[in-house]
Amino acid sequence: MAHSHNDHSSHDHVWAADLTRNQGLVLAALAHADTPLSAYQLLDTLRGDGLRAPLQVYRALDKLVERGLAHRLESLNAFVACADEHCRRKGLIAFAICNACGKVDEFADAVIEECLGDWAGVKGFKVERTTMEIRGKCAQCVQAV
Amino acid sequence: MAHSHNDHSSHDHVWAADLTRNQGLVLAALAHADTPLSAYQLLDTLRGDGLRAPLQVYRALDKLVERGLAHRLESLNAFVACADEHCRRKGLIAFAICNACGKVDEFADAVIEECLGDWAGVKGFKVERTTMEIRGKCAQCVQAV
DNA sequence: TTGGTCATGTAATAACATTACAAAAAATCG
DNA sequence: CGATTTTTTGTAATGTTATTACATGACCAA
Repeated sequence: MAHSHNDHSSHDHVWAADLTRNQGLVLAALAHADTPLSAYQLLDTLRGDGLRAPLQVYRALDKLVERGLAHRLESLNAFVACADEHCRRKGLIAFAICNACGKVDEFADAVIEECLGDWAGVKGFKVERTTMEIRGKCAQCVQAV
Repeated sequence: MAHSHNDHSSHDHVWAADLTRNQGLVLAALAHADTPLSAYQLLDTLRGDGLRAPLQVYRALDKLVERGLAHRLESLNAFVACADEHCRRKGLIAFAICNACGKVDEFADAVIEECLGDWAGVKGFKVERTTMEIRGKCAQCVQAV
């Protein structure tokens, strides 16, 4: 079934190639949204496309996150499409999440990553992945008061 | 280990004073554990002390976290007692969580905090709270292979 | 074509968290 | 003290997030 995500992202050709149907549907839904979506919100969104069970969504999300095409926001139990154009971001990624409008700003900071590396080196801790989420108000919402 | 969660003996008088019964029970259970506990694990632990419903635990946890006596680990949906002796840690707190043994090391890093402040300043983002969790293997578990 | 691997479908259940309502305990204040 | 207000507690029901178990289909390679 042709799902129509062609209109909202220049990413399409990047992933259209080797994503499975369900993965494509989920990533398209995430890319289309302007705030993070929970697995169940994704499921509701995609019922019209034939998805019926949570597991179908979770499985797709697992793969997408594994490949760095989507990210999980632990403090929200929700997911976003990767904001990086090439979906090849390496290293630590941080998220600034606006509590008012829900929008998320994804960024990387080499200095923070270095601090973390230093700490891990000293402690002998082997880092596998890092979650960094800032909650607060974005500039727009701060002003909107 | 910089801060040990097991050594709660010296904490007892600190909080005994103005915690409610349920708050005291929950904090004691957390301080006693050497890994994070979920709300339902706490509930099971404390059934013998009269707790019967999840809400009793969640309410206590809310207050404890609010006061900085406990922390929520978002990536685990679990809680730990604050490792700081004076339970008055200010600013950004990071957690290194061992995926093998489950132990958590709590630390603060001024440089990271500064980076974050800089980023927020530039972006006009008003930070309310920050979650930083490193998942990996602690020195002990790395060696134990 | 057989066997392996990967994606899928479906149902059931587990794990985590909140809402709504009522009653008891404690603090405040006339 | 007694009346009022706030805080804490208890209980039930429900909502939300995530996984386990098992069966099927699709694909590719030996």
